Amino acid sequence: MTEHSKVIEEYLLTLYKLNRAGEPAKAVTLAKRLDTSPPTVHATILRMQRDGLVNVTKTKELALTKEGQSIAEDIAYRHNLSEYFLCNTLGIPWYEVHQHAHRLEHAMTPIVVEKLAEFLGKPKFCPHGTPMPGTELPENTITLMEAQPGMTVEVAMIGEVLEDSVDLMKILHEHKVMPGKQHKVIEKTEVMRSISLESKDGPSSLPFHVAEKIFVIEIPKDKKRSIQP
Amino acid sequence: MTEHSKVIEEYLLTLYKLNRAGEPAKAVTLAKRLDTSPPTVHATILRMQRDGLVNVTKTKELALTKEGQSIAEDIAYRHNLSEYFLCNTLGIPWYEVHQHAHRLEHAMTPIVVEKLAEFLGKPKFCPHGTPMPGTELPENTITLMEAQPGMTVEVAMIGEVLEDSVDLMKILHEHKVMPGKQHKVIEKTEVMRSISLESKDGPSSLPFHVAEKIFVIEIPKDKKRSIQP
DNA sequence: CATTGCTGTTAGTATATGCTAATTTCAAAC
DNA sequence: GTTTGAAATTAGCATATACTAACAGCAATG
Repeated sequence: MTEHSKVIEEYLLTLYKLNRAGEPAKAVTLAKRLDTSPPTVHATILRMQRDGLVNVTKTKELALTKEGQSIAEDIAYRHNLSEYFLCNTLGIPWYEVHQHAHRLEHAMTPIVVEKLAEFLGKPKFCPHGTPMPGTELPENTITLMEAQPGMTVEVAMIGEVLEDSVDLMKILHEHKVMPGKQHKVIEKTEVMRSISLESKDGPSSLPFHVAEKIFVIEIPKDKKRSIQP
Repeated sequence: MTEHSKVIEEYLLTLYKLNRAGEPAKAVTLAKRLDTSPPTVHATILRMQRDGLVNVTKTKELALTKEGQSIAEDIAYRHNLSEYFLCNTLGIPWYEVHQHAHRLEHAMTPIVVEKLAEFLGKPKFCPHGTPMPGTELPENTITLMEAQPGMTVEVAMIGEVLEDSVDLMKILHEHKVMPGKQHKVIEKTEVMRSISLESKDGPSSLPFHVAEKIFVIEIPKDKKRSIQP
């Protein structure tokens, strides 16, 4: 497992996240996510193929090799661990940690990762609720889009795509749409293309494209607010 | 103060350390310290001049500009802070932290630096005794080379040049030649080109070229072992 | 079936970082 | 003062990472 550049690590991580999110991993998607031009992505993918990190299928889908996958998981772990540290140890707000972790994730040696994990008590989720590689969300997790009006749900995870926009994250924070918090689904209006929520901290309204990226767990009526009062 | 690459940051930090150590900052020295070829160093220095980070004097000395100096101090601070964290929070041995900090120092955003410094209690020295920018060693600090036989000294700082060799650092650790520890200077033999020490943990012998890079403070007889028993 | 449009690819460049080999410069030593 | 050797520089090259402009391929759509 050779050393790879920051750029390559970014590509690997992005492919890994696309896989997780069940989105097709194509070159264009990478270009959009990484904000680079298609020719650059093309050239980089060629190098990654050469180095045995990805395979390109006949349908132009990008598939991580065993090694690519393994490295990507490692990076994801370093990222999530950094976020946990920044949030829980240093007290940086959960909606801001992503950008800082983005830098640190490429600079942690294996020993640092190991010692940091021990220090933090081997956390299983990052502050956005993303499970560390090897851990999964509960079986009954659904997206907020799938939640029906009347349901009370607990936020489990803020999709990683949303983390890129600090502004959006801050709004979610202000409305307490964050892991562990409970909200009641009021209505889904097709016209507004948004979902209204109500929590003890007040009402919120989330556009569909955001609700699609927020993962929640339904809370049975009798257990409402028992965990996160 | 624009963003600079890891490479440029390395050059700046090395120049900063050479200044501190009072060594002449020439291109060759950089080449040796950074283990790169002279032409590469040359090209890089041209870019640094272009970007207003260094000036080259008539005698080919490299002098940091205001901005270069300021960035270098910032990197040194991030480096030392990282080392302190790795050692005191994560428990990585003091003689190993340098290499890990070397990676982290380029990946810390200003907010992370600030929060980490707060968390650590704004330390003034790294685990090797190097003062953070803005702090100085005590006036009466001398090198171990300058210490006379019969003197009892307390180690204040292990020169940064020595940090590059983990093997050497480990030996220093085994002989308790580390910040805060006291040693009695037994003899300086010109033939062996080494200095013999004696501490409560046993005897040690350090070659002159190492002793030159170890900074100590003389402990008056009546105060011996009072601080670090 | 032809057109439209997205996706992928090629061509041509640019910059930062690295190298070796060869040459120049300059001060110190003979 | 000429020689010598270290230091600096130039020439020539390679790779990773970026870009724009242009073109090719192919599927969906009219």
